[in-house]
Amino acid sequence: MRVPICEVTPETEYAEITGWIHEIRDLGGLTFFLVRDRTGIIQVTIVRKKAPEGVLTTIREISRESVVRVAGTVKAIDKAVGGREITPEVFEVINRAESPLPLDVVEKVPAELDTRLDARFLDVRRPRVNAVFQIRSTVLDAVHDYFFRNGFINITTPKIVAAATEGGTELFPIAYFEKEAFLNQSPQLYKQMLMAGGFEKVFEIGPIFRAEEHNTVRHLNEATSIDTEVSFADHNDVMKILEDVVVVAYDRVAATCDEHLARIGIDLEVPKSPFPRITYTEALEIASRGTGEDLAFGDDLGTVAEKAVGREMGVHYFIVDWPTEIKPYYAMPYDDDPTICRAFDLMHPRMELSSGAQRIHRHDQLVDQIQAKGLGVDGFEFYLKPFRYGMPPHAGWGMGAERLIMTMLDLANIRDAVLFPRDRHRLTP
RNA sequence: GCCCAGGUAGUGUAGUGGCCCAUCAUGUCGGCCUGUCACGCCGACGACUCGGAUUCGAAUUCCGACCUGGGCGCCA
Repeated sequence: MRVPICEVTPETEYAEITGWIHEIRDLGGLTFFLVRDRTGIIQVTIVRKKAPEGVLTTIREISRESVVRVAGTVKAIDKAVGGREITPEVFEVINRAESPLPLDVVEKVPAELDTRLDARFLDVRRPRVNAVFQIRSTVLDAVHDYFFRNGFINITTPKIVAAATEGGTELFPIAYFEKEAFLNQSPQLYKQMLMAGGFEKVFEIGPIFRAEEHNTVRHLNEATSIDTEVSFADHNDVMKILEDVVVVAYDRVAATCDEHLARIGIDLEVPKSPFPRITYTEALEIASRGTGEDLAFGDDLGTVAEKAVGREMGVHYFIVDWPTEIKPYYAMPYDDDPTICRAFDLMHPRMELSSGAQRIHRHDQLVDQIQAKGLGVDGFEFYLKPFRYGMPPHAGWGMGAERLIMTMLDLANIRDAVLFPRDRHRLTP
């Protein structure tokens, strides 16, 4: 019976393990193999003079990263990793790995991101890389858990859509039988339709597609969005949910991922809620001071400005009260000052993580806003219809899961936070 | 989309006109080695993205192509 390597302790008498050959150290009469599985690494020691003939035959043909099965007695040895080692009675090569390897799993020699992504299956064998995806899994689990505990319905909405409804970013066109279709950039409109559907609290964690030709360390053409929408809520209500979600994710990782964090070398600090809130106008002032640029109301906060504000804030923070003209048509303007709206961005000092808003729920006002943005109402009928038959007030947001993980783990490149990134140039693997 | 930088053994690098039939590390293969843990030591193997041009001479300069990284815009 195979046991996970982490369950083999110095007290274990006999164990059978399977895994990959991590390292080989051949001292002549004595050979050490490090065998790695999902759970850890163990040393397998062979004394040439004492080992069974079958074992000696096997080890001659072994290569790094081959898949092996080892069974034998376990001894407590201070000098070995984890304080124990196996002396094999059985040593079987289940599947031999070719050599040379496309990259060094032991990380003696670094590999460039491009090389790593080309051989991602090998790259994720590296304990450090593996830890990132263990943590990613934990983050998404914690987020799911939060939503379920708070009465949200888990929805999935179409990724193939008929028209470019949201404006703004470019969409990927695809062939859909005899029709033209697109990959959806956001579940936004569908979340809103489900507010008209009476679901009240929904969330979706799924892919979004953006056909922008950007080439940066913080953009992907296929990303994972954590999305939510809540009826009878305003922007303040959903900002509270958003900061709770971020804190819950950090909390869970801090509580359950010690080992993975240690492998990455991160001393995780859980952000404290409530996060500070500054208005767009205040952000402009801080940015102007920090960069020397003269920013005016209505200007977008560029990367340089965003970083300057991030440096000043030093923690997660919200930017609220955005100019209506630079936010999407569905953001609700304030009644007393329609030049600003109930939209917000959640910022990490390094970059934007999320944006959201209270939405316009009145049909005629929405049509006005769509037209004010210079968009045609034509393709919007399927979206506008629900607003005529009892649409409740509602608010929501979408957060980039990769950005959350990237900033949490201080990863240099967002591609490190996805298994198989899709960017301007990469379509395989 | 605009701008900048870069492509050298399987991997990561040095080399900016002759000192380079190319450096170092890791790897692979062979040899020695009974407690390694980046094992050590000896030996070998393995590379200048492609095409054109300049030059007595090009990894090195120029042009084009292809590929890659990054910045900006925009965004999550």
